[in-house]
Amino acid sequence: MKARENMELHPMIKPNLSSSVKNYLYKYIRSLDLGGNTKLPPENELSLNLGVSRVTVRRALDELEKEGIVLRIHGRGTFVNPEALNIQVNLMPGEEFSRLIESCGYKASFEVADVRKLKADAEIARILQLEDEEEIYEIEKIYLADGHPAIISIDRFACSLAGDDLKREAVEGKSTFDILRKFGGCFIVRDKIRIETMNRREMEQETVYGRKMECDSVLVFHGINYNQDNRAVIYDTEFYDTKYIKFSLLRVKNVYED
Amino acid sequence: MKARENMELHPMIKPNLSSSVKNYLYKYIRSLDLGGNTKLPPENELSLNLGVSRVTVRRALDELEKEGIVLRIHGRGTFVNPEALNIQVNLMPGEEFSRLIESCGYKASFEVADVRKLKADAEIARILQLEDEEEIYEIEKIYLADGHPAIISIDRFACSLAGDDLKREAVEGKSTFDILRKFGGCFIVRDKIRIETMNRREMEQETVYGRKMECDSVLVFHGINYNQDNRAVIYDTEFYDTKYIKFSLLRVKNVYED
DNA sequence: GAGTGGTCTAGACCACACA
DNA sequence: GTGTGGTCTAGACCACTCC
Repeated sequence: MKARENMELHPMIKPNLSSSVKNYLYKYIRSLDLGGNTKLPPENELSLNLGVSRVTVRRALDELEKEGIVLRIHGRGTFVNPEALNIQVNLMPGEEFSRLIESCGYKASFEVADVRKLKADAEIARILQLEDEEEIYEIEKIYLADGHPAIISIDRFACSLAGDDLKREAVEGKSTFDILRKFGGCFIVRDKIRIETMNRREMEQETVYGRKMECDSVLVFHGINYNQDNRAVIYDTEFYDTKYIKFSLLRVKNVYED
Repeated sequence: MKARENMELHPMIKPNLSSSVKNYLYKYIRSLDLGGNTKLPPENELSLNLGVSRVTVRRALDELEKEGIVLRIHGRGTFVNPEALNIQVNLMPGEEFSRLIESCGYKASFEVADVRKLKADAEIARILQLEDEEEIYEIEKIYLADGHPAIISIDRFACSLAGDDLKREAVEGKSTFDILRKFGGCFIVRDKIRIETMNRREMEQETVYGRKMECDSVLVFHGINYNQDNRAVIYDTEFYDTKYIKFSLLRVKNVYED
């Protein structure tokens, strides 16, 4: 743990007022949670007390509602959602794998299984919009939950983004996001994933360390990651053992029938 | 196809202005799409032309952005996302299974595999907050894509919600949502799903018609469905063959670092 | 009728891109 | 500097719930 040594400058996203209100409310909710009284103050009161407009309070509450933290009932009020605490991992945000494992209640660690440099095949060249024969890095990592293999990830990106001399040591400490942010000056703002399942045999064909997994079927995400300029910069594949990684998702059905 | 016969009254959700604007923009985008010019008019212009405030235009664009239909770049403009057309099935909305299969490019059909009435076990009673020994319906359906088994669903809900005389015929035509809306007067506004995978053997233990599936590993959603009063009314399990059902998900990373 | 959330507006100012 | 999206405000009116 070499914290604070080599403190890096990296692009920050500056928060806005409604995020601050959201954070404030989130902490407020966590503070009162055991009391049993799950009703929040009315929007007008929050607006007055916090010194922001009601619209801003509402935007914060909109977010909390979408995340399932609160429920709003027209004419009655805004309530803390008792279910929200049972959520283990929300699928949406695209979180770091280590944090994800910890959210599931395990101690996280990882190994870099493999760092290879190779020519992009046709499919990857198409997805990442590379020149023919352009070289890419392929980084395979395995993430452990209390020592059990829980996630295998394979990240693929153009060598031109991170320099030609990427060393295994540089990969050990950081996530691929960090590497691209530091060396390539670009950072990921959105991704698009495709979901499928594989059985053990299929997984072992696609990974180096697949045979370490304990499970017989895995959840697979194929992800294309876009940077701030809407360019596809990483193509990754993630294998999850759902015995350890329990994704949850709160979905609000909005059925406006035109 | 007995359309229009027995037209039913069911609760409607009335649209708001921003949904209308959203629909309008959605159609507008689809109309121009092949032109190659992917820039939308500026927000002020839309606001003037449509006769609504800029805030309302922005709310519509917010939604379209979250769905991945458009991209907005500060200082430059709003653009149609060329990727959006490749999306096959968005995971979020919780769509009807038949429509979901059609979105993947197949002809959809389904069979009711089984309608059984039984006493809730401890886990289901807890989830649905039922009395001890209360009876539930369990409806198993299998959905076919071009004749191939693609989804198996098992819906479980209290008999008290739909009357004690639910017949197999009543189930044939309608979704469980429709049944509860018609008989129970309640309808589903949100759900919470947990995601896991199973191999063939595990699936066959949990389903009647599992052995019809062609795949060796399945994607499984366990869902708790809540009605407008925040009561859990359906507990369902859904098995997907990801060879046929290709879920996609666009995720926007919002990393406000407090 | 009082309280509360849901929607919409008009206007202001800021931040970023591009010439 | 001009054009564009990003944020915030104050105020209005409506719809629903509960007394």
